[in-house]
Amino acid sequence: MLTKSSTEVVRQQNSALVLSALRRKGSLSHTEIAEQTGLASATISVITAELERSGTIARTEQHVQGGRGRPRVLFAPRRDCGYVIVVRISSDTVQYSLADYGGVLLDRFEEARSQDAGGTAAFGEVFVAALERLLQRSRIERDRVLAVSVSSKGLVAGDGARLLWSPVFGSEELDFARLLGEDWRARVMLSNETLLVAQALAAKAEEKDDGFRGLAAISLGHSIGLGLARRGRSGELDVFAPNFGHMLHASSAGLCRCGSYGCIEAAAGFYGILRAAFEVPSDTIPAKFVPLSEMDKIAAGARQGQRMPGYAFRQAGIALGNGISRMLSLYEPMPIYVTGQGTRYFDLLQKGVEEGLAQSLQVRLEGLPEITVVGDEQRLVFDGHLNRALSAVDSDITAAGHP
Amino acid sequence: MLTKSSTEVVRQQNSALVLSALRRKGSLSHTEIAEQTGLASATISVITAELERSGTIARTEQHVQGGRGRPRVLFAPRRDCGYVIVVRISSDTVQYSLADYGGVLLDRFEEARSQDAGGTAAFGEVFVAALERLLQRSRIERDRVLAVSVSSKGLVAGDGARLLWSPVFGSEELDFARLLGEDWRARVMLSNETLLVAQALAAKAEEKDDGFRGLAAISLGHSIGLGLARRGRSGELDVFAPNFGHMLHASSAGLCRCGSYGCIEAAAGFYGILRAAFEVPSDTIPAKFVPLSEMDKIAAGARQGQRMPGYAFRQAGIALGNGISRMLSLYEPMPIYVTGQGTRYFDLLQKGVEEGLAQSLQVRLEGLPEITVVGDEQRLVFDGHLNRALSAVDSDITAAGHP
DNA sequence: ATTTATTTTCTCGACTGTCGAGAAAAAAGC
DNA sequence: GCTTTTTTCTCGACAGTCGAGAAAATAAAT
Repeated sequence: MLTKSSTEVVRQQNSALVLSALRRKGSLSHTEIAEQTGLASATISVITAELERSGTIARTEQHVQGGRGRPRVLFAPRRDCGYVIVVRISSDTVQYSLADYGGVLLDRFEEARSQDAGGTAAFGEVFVAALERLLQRSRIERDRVLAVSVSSKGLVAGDGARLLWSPVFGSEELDFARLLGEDWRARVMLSNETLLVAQALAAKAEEKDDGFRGLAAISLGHSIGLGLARRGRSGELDVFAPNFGHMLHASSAGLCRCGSYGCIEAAAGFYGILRAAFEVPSDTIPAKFVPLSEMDKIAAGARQGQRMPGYAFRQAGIALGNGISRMLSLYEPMPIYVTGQGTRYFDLLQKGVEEGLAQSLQVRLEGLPEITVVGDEQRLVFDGHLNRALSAVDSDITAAGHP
Repeated sequence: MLTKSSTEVVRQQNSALVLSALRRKGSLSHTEIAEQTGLASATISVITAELERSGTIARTEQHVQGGRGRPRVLFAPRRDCGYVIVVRISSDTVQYSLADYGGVLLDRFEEARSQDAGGTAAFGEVFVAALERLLQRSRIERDRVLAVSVSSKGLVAGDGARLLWSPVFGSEELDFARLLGEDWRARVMLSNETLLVAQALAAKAEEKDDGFRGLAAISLGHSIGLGLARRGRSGELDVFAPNFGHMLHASSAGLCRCGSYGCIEAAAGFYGILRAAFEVPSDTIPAKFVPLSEMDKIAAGARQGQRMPGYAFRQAGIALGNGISRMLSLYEPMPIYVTGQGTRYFDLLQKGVEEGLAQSLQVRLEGLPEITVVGDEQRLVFDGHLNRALSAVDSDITAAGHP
């Protein structure tokens, strides 16, 4: 269904365009903005004046360069325009970060998650208390927080606020929008962790490659995550995280901690590899937690040519390869980026992955997808958070207009 | 990447809005257009005047109703504004249809496809000749054809003009845009057949259901097709056809006619069912063609309780169910519509389908998807063709503006 | 036959937006 | 101080939408 357009929509769109250019490049002069956006100089004047008036951007006179003519004045997002809170929930800790509108990290602390402390209700209280603490530590009023961006592994509902299933809370649903309730005017965003990796990688790829079409990020670890970023036909970036880890691989993969049989994760997650390496019956309830040192031992064995460890990694690779091939069948071909703790075993997985991929027509037609291992997942996740949160805030600002 | 907007874009968008409302409802008065689109009356006047001037729509004075006031004048697309050609390539015949801009069928004929007549080059000539014949029969000039919409089973490239793989031509690539070349000003569109079914069903669903999010159409037959229609975040309908039939199911499914092992089709396509029912080794080269009567016999056997026919259909059902579960894992939950010749055996497939679906976390969380069998696939395909071709033509018209 | 009521369409002026061209500003070189 | 150069700002033109009210066209009432 098409929707009505109007001159206001035009203004919104072009304001957003200016703001996002400023965000990407940090700061730009009048003429640079015109170049970047393709808008006429006169239009830039109007839009920057408006954004300046509303306190969103500020001009920083800076004539350092020895050029002739009138010195440029640079526009940049006003860092004190507002703040965003980033929360990363991982299996053992929760990390709370505060950043300003310019994307600069102001404060950060972590809280250990006590494994047993009762379900979502208890967590809700801890969560809200931690946010308050973050505010107090930096003496920031609650209403100056424009977005709270939360990430977890697991399955996020389409509305982007409800956690449907996660390794941490199981299928106990957790609604972050309701957690904060009416007291916070901040917009609440919940994202799958690997989605954020895809977001960060896609943002970088878009910078340098004009023909960017899409990419997939796969996170290997205790659980398996997938994030997809694709450029839609309108040119807009669409990022999402399907339920890849618990997509059906083959029932031979055994019992998964989600309760189903045969998930990809049951073969390629750490506990799946562990189970296969030690020849534990595949319907055994999976280990809650596998220390990395344990995995390292199995990997060492595999690298020394031991049979079962090698087999376990190969089976894991095949599960991944099959899953990727299915994913590529259902989307277009795209490059794959692999991240997460599991990448340290990628040498052991790779053969299986390629074997698993080679089985499908898609790969035979298009060739093997390009697979790249990228490190520093934590950094990517945080970048993705900021990326997503700040651009959401930007679009809120431009949508608000002059009320 | 956002893109610059302007007042012209606004006009384009709103013109397209008016045109699409007219297309959906057939004909509307000035006030009805205003209601439908939400645009102001004054705007309607300008836009309709413009479209009328360019010969796209015409007013049909009609004051049949006994109302008081000034009688309404109805606007409708001018049927002689242009023409579209629809070509349906199936395994044994090719159907050529001519329709006018109002979507009314003007002429149609079929040509048998001789199975052996040399590859794509020969077909290209036959194809172009048939189009010319269609024009001559109705005495229409070539330049009055605004779109040629072609459909086939198989895998279509993202640009919408190249056939990458098809049951008919194998992996010999067929570029329809180049086939027609410079002589035709018509826009050439190639679509997967099941994509068109999804398009037609989605168009209907959007009419009646405001909350429409998406649907999947699955076509069962000699080959297995999938079409997906989803409403994007901008509200625009996105329709596409992933390579579902040749997505990896399980290597136990045996050799597929695409040359890979373990495709869904190798288990759930007619030849797969046949092979399983007759206990033919699963690496046998699949039968080129399975007469429907043969399938009917196997089905009759299965309904009478014979072991292997029943097993064959159940395995086919599981392959479908697993495939659907994987598809739902990678997209959101959505209703499934099943069509094609194979639906006559759906009673035999259903149990397997449900079994195959039940294995995944996604289904356990969201419940079984709604599965509906719909008949008259040919009609749906043709509707989808018109739908797609005419709205493409509409957007060409509004994009052209007044050059 | 004329007037009135009713409904629909058309038109006018106001408002908002973008654009191109040229004026104005601000610094460096002479 | 004057010129040159570069950047920013401003002005008028143009395109689009909107609301209100005028105009048109018919049925009903007088």
